[in-house]
Amino acid sequence: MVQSRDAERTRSELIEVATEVFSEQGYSGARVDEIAERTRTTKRMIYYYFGGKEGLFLAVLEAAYRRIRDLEQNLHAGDLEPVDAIRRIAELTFDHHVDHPDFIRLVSVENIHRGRHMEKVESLRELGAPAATVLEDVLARGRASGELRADVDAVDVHMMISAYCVFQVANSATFGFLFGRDMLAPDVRERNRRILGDIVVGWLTAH
Amino acid sequence: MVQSRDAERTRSELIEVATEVFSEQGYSGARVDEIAERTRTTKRMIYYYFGGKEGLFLAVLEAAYRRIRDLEQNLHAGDLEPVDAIRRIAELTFDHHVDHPDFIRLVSVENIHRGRHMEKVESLRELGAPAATVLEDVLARGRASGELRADVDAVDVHMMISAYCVFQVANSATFGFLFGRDMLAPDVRERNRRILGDIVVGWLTAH
DNA sequence: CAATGTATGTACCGTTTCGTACATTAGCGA
DNA sequence: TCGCTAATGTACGAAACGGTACATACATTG
Repeated sequence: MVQSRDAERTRSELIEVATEVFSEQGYSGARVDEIAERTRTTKRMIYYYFGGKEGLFLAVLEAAYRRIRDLEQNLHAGDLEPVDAIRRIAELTFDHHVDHPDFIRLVSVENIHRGRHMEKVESLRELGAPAATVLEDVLARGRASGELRADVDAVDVHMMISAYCVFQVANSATFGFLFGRDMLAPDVRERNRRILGDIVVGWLTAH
Repeated sequence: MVQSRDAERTRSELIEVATEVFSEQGYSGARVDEIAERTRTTKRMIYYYFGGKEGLFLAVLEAAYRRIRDLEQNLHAGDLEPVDAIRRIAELTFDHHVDHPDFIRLVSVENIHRGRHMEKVESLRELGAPAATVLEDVLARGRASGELRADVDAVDVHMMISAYCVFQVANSATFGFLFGRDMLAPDVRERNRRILGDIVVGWLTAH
């Protein structure tokens, strides 16, 4: 293979392809040879840059979470009324999840392994904070005005939203099989998006 | 090993242990040798009874879903008022999920593989029906009395409840790591159980 | 333009892992 | 009790798989 050298491109291409393969096959199911074959480089580079299969997976996890965090920080719902802000956060989170199925599936894989890998990645600590603080602000304003209930915190709300959104992607195969509803179909997706907004608003405004 | 022969016990012990191992390690991560070692029989029996690793996984899936369905049919919330019935269904589903983490993790594993295995198990078709019909009944009564909103169906409600419950178990590792909240701790669990009820009731009664 | 370290390619090794051939034993019916 | 079949155990093979030794080419710098 006659091609100019580009360390950064080799690295990022490996991570990109590995993200796909790990999210398609799981950690153990992913094959180092397959990942290498799908890139324009060779297996050797995986060991050169990442030390091995696990190191590559760690790098994949880190890259995925970093992308997520960057997007989360662009939520800025500070200029909306609390109720509208809540709905908007829910809907953006929803879009975000269904637009990044690889990431969600990666999280599933990591959970199968009980988070054993992510514990090793220092940069992933305290990554949850941003998402929580945005919600905390909105909840505080809503409580002050009496529009939102006071007996739940930001983590409660975030968990609920995450649960609904993650489910759309992570469990579409089994749920679709059992209930004959394809959650990836555009119309269903649009409907579920609105439903999520209704759920969160209905929940938080009921008191 | 000098022990009396018992085909049924061998079979069921293999399925029991395989359920654990597959849910702990995923499909590819599970080792047939490890499964065999954890039982009182040998690897040979996996091939004798199930034909191979995949056949064993299929049997595990089938057994797990059958157990679930049996439990679901004992919901009988027919004698409660619609709003109370909804809350009760949500709470029982919640208990059910957190009490059977192996099953939930197995479902995650199967979703990683896009439901490829469960499609091969004939007996898993039309297994979603029971859960849906119970909800349909309650929703119909609630709509008639005007207590419950009319723009959602049983599958919508079931999806929401499932999403929240599955998340408790399937994503506890990553969520706990990122937000420092251990969803398996008894007090958190009890709190989330109540919150789920609030969410569903708040949602369905808001209109 | 030489020299040096980074980056890459090739071929191979040792182990793991699924699967199987073959032997053997327990129990049931005749 | 004898034989036959279902059930079980043992040992091993072939391929897959993660990883590495070694050779080499590129590019940057002095």
